[in-house]
Amino acid sequence: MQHRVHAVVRRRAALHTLRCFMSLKDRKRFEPSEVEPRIVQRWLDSGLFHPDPEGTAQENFSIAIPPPNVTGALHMGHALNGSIQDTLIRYHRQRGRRSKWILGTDHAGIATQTQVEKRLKEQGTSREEIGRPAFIDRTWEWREEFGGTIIEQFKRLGASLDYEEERFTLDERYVEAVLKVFVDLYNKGWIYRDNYMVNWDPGSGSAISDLEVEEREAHDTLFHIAYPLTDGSGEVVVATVRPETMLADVAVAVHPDDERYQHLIGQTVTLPLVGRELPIIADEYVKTDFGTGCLKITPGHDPNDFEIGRRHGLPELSAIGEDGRMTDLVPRYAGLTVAEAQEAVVADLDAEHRIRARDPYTHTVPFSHRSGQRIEPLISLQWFMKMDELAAPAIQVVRDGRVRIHPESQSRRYVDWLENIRPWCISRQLWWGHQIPVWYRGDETYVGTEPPEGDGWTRDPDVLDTWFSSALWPFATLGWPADTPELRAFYPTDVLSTARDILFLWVARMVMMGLEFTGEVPFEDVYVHSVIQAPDGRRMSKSLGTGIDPLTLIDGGPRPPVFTQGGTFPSYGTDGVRFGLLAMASTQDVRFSEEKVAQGQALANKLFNATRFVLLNVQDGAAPAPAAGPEAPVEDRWILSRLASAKADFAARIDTFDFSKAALGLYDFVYGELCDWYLELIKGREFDAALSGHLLHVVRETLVLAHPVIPFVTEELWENVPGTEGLLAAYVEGPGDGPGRDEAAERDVARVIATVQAVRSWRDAGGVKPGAFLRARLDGLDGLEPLVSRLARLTPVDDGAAEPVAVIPVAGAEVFLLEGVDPAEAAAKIEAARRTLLAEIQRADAKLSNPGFVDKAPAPVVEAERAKLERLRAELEALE
RNA sequence: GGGCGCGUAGCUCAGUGGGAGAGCGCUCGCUUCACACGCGAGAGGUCGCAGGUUCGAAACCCGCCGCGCCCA
Repeated sequence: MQHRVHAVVRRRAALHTLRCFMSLKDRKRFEPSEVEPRIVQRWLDSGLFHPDPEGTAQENFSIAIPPPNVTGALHMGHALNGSIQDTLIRYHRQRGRRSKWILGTDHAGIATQTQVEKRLKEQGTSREEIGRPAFIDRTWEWREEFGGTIIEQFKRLGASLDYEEERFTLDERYVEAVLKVFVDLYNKGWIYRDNYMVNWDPGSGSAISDLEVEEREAHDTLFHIAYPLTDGSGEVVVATVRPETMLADVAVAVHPDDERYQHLIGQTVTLPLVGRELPIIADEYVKTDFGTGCLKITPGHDPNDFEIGRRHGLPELSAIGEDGRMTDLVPRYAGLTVAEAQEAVVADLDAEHRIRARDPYTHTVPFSHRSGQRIEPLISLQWFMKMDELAAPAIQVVRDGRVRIHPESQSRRYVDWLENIRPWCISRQLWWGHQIPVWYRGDETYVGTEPPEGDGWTRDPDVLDTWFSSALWPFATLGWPADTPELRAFYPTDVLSTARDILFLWVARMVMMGLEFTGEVPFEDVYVHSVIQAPDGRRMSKSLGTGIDPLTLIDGGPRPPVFTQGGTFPSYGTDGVRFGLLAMASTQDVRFSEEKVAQGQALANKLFNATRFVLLNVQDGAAPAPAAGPEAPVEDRWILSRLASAKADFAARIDTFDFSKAALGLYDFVYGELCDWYLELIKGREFDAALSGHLLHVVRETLVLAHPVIPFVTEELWENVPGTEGLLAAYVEGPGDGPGRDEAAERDVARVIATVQAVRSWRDAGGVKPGAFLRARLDGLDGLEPLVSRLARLTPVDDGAAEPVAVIPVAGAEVFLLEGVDPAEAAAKIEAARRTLLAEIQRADAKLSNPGFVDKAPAPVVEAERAKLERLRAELEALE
């Protein structure tokens, strides 16, 4: 396999080189749009992204992508998480680990069904009209039409996903896994059917789980309603924002310690409009300072009342049905919508003079995360999953570090949530999804992965919560429950990268299911990445119009309205966007920064040109070979040392999921060391065989280093660097490649840099033309004079008698400028420098004469301070 | 109501006990033989406010002000 792949790659590469190499010298800029499509194609053709299922999960590296909604489109979150995961995958592939990034999409029950229903409505029909089988067909068609979009977009991102094995949560084998899990948990008694309070979403006509509910602020009227005591001795006043639910009231509750009402406990009131007699009960839940301190109890339509009702054994009545209309509990209101009923109830109460007050009231109420409609809490017959037994081991694996959550702070949220977990409502009144494998016939119930024998059975019409199937993602995608080679090679996976908002919804559930069904944690590291907000600090969202399309950043196009400056994005290219997003990655939310994307684009272009410079100058036939040994030029040893340092830093940052520093560190190396200094330092040298080989080596290593972050430009350049073979994406680093740090070279070149910067500053202050060479005497540079004089544009002279116009003391050396600076100007600058030095000396002196500091500060700190003082004094002396 | 986090240069963010940093923006200079998406030199900050701990605080502790998120 490996052989075949390489052969194919080599053939293509050869063809490609012919086409492109000639033109590289004329390409002053890296043009992503021209380069990216063919590079993606080469990667895909190579088969590199589809590793054979060999070896063990310990040796291999794998990540399961959080499955995007099948009909979704790439948004900023996908692009960020895609960049993160691809960087990890490419990095570990370079380390020689067989790496698989598992690809697939989610059927996304409610979201997809809603879209298809919307289309049906446009066509003048509905799902009810065409029936369930036809609706399912239409939804599959919809998936055929739009399902490929996001996959293609991931390709554009350079994501090295295994496109050859694309999974879907409704694939036949995946469905088998889902049904098996349901049946197994049912047989364990952990899945059960019950009448229970659920979050009813009128928008989707289905129950939804607690996690799919969001609280929003609402402005309502708080009605104070008088309920007369049955014995006629008075009344109690209850406060409610939902007077229509009073029709299902079963009690009035007061706090047991509330002295105002203690005498009433045990008495009854008569429910207005209905005439039912309601007991007055005592419950600690009631807040004495809210409203009148009397609470109407409606177990059928309020979660808290439901709990109170169960505590007190109260009946559960339903005034509102699943259709969002009033039931015939009170026939007068039957069939009205909730809003109509509220109006009617209030009018009727008014007629009876029962309303004592109306106050404006602002509070938070539940809304459906999916449909955006206000949740109607009601009691419904649903399937639930018991979570306690599943949660305990999932807490344990995080506590004992078998699953590590990054950043650490998120572990606590995870544990807290699992410790307080409640039963999970898993049935949904939808058609698109995994239909619950339960059949009924009369009083009989059958649960199984295959339909029951015999006639007269009807299947439960509900489907499972989408997250039920997602919870199996890391192993069901690899063929579980069958014992497949894929499962053996890639499960458990290594990293799960995701945003904070689905830590409970998805991550915790995968851990629970993974432990229960495979006996192993589904991944070892969970990276919880930042959420990128719009530039104005608001959430990025389509409905707010604050979204930014990653592809518009890549290709260029009009800036969305959140950018107040308007105009258009330039084409930043995929490398720029990937770099920018990684640079924005953090442990907390960040605002989108176009500057970071631009920085990435600049880096790609810089690397392109640096490589071009090298290729334009090296000897023909040169092959990469580092200049080794102490006799090699100091700058050559220096760049190898800096390269080793950059590699070590990059590795450490990837290993600790610090993507921002990994990316920015790369930038600093390429700009701040390779280009600003090293390439400038060698410009005066002859490009002989040794230097050519060395340069090719440095370029090659830099491309390897940068590849996981900016894969396109590095792949493009790799192909043009002599001595490279095959794809950079397939390149595996040998163990301990290259030399390590060289302290002496680092020290020497640091002196060169400091000296050059000091001289440049003087030149600039003196108004010297940048191109002009100034005569100067250099002292104490220990053989580094040629490097300094070239970069600082000095002509060294040996004339000890010449009177300098300025003396620049720096880094233990002195530069005597013999011309170029006006003596008055020089005097002023020297005076300024003197003052700065004196101030610093004073500071250090004060510190060292403070007994507290000398006695209590650690010895190395005191020592460093002494050395500093000495250095400063020497510089001052040189100045005078 | 409970919890978590944030406030550092004009903007976006690093910096978690020992001389305030980066990118962008800004100023000045430069067609220096890879790159003007470039190069060089600069300006710019009582590190939200007020106490405390310490020889020493942007960092640690307490309080306040402002902002965000999660849970109930």
